[in-house]
Amino acid sequence: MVNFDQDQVQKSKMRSFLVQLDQDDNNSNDDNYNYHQSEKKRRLLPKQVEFLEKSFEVENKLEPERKVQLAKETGLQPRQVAIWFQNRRARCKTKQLEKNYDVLKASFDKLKTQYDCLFKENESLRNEVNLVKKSFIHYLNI
DNA sequence: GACGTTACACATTTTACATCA
DNA sequence: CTTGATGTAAAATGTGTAACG
Repeated sequence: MVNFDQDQVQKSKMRSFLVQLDQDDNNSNDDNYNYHQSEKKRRLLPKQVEFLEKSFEVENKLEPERKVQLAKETGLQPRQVAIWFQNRRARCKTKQLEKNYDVLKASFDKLKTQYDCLFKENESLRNEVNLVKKSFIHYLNI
């Protein structure tokens, strides 16, 4: 777990970094996106996300070396890179889970309709048998 | 074996942003 | 057009734990 003082240091570094970032390019991009971000939290720049995303495609885990490298390339704190990867893995996992659920449900539904079909068939066959039985009994009684 | 350390998974909180009445 | 309510995705935090020296 992270040492408290270090964390504080990181936070203030982070803030000044964002302020600087804001000053650097608070014109050049998607008006909506990052023009709120000084002195507060974040929302990574599209460029940064793109970078991380590509790297994630290659390998969804982070060796320390690559973390530092990515941090340099994106201008983020290494810690932010690590967190981004953690969250990204989590997103990936839930997405995969949803996919698995969908295929499972699809095969369940298929099986269920087969079952229903067989159930009905069985029912009508039983009815048929009963009819035959009845008429046979009737025949015997006469 | 008990201890610190590190990295992670997972749950949860906090925030930015979109949508809409 | 604006404004507040509400929802959602993403960044960050917190907690527990496994691996390692």
